[in-house]
Amino acid sequence: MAHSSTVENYLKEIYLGVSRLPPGEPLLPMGQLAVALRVAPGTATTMVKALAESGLVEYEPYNGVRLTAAGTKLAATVLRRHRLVELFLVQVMGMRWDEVHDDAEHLEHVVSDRLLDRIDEMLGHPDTDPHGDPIPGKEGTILERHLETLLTCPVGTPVVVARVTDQDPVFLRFVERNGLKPGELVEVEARDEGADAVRLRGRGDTSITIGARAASKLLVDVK
Amino acid sequence: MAHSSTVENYLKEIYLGVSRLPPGEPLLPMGQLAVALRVAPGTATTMVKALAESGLVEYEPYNGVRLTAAGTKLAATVLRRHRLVELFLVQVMGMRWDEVHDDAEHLEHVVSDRLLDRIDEMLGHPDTDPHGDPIPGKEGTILERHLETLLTCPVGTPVVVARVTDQDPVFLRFVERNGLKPGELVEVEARDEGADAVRLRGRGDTSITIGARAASKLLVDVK
DNA sequence: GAGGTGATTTTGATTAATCAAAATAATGAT
DNA sequence: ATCATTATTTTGATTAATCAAAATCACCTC
Repeated sequence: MAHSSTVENYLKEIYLGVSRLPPGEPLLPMGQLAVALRVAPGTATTMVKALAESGLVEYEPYNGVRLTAAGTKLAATVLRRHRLVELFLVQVMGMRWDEVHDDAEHLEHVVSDRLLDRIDEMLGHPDTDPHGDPIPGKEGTILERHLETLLTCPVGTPVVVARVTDQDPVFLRFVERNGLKPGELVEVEARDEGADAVRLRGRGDTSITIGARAASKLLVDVK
Repeated sequence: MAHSSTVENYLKEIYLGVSRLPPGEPLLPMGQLAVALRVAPGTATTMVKALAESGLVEYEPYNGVRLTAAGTKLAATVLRRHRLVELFLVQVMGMRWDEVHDDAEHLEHVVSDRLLDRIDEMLGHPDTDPHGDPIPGKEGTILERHLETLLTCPVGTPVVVARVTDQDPVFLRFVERNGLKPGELVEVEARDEGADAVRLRGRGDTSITIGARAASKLLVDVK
C-alpha cells in the first residue's frame, strides 16, 4: 500500500500522539490513535498492521505503535506541509490563525514540492507556524525544543509564550483576546491547586485567571 | 454516492469534453470520457450510470453522456476553483503558466470556499485564467464567449490572442517564446491547406509558421 | 440484409478503507 | 488466584473505484 493521504494522516497522528506522551520510548495505544483519526478501533489496528508491513511503523500487539525512522521522515514532511501552509494562509492570505487548521488539513496532502518551496521561500524559511509549532526541515528534521507550560514554569518570573498546543478555534480566540499568542510576555502570579487555576498578569497589567487545563496548553520560554 | 473528487473529475471532464464537441445538443461518447479520465471504458460506464442516478448527468446507453443543470453547476464550481488557483499560482506565487496545471488539478478538490474567496479577492475577481479560459462565477455561470481560431479567423487582419486551449507544457512554452500568449497581437499572413500550415506575423514583425493543429488551439478575438 | 469492425456495456474480481459486533487479551481489584 | 472491566483484535460485510476480458450493440460496407 503506497502513500495515500490516509497513510499520511495515520503517520502524522502517530507522530503527534507519541510526542504528547510522557518521554521515554513510548508506544501510542491504538485506542488513542483511533480517537485521533476518528475511526473505529478495529480500523486502526488493521491499518497499523499494514503500515508495519511497509516498514513505516513498529507495532506491538496490545501495546501500541511507534514510527520507524522511515515513518518519522514521512510524518515530518506531512507536518512540514501542514505548518508551512498554515503560516502561509495567515501571513500571505490574511486568514485568522484560528481558521486555517481545516484548510491546512486538506492542503497538506496535495501541495507539490515545487509549490511548497515557493511558499517556504516567500515566508523566508520560517521555523515555526502561527501556533508556535516547529516546522520540520526539508529533509525531515524536527526541532522540538523543550518548553515549560504555564503550569510548570516558575511563578513571578516573566516568560514569553512560545507555543499553543490546541487548535480549537474557540480556545485560540480566547488566547488572542487575552494577549497570550506566541511572542507575548506574561507572568504567572499565582497557582491555586484547589481551584485548579492559574492567575496571570499579561500585557497591560491586567490579571486573568485560567484553568489548569488551559494553562497546560500554553508553552512558554523561560529564557 | 456523494461528492468525492472522483465525481468532481468526471463532471469536469464531461463538461470540457462536451464543450469541445461541435455545437448542438451533443452527447460525449463514453470512449472519449474514458480517455480523458485515463480509466478503462467499463469504469466510465459504471460511474456515469451512478452519476445519472444522482441526477448529475443524463446518460443514453451507447450514445454518451451530458450534464444536467445540477451537474453543470457542480462542474462550474470545480472549474472555477481550478482556474482561480491556476491564476493565483502564476500571479501570486510566481510560477510559470506552463507548470501550474498539475498543482491546480489537485488543489481544485480541496480549496475551501473561504480560501477561494480570499484568492478571488486578491486577484481582483478576474474573469479569465492564465490560458484565457473563462473563470465561472460564484454561482456557476460560465461565460464562454465565441472566439475564432487562427484557422478560421480572417487573413491579413490584426487579431488578439484570447485563449490557448492546450495545457501541454511543451506547447505552452512554444506559445510563450513566440509571443502568442493571451493578449498578444498577431496577424495571419497566409494559410496553406496543402502544407497544413498557417503563417503568422506577430510582435516584432517576425514571421513564423505553425501547423494547423497548433493553430486550432489558439483562439483569437477578431474585434 | 449479412458480416465484420469498433465502440460500449457486462461480468467477475480486486484494492483501500471503513464499520459493527463478536472474540480475546490485559489489567486491576478484591 | 478469580473476576469483572476495559482495551484490543478478529471476523464478516460494505462502499467507492477500479481493471481485464467477455459479451453485446451499432453501424458501415458490400
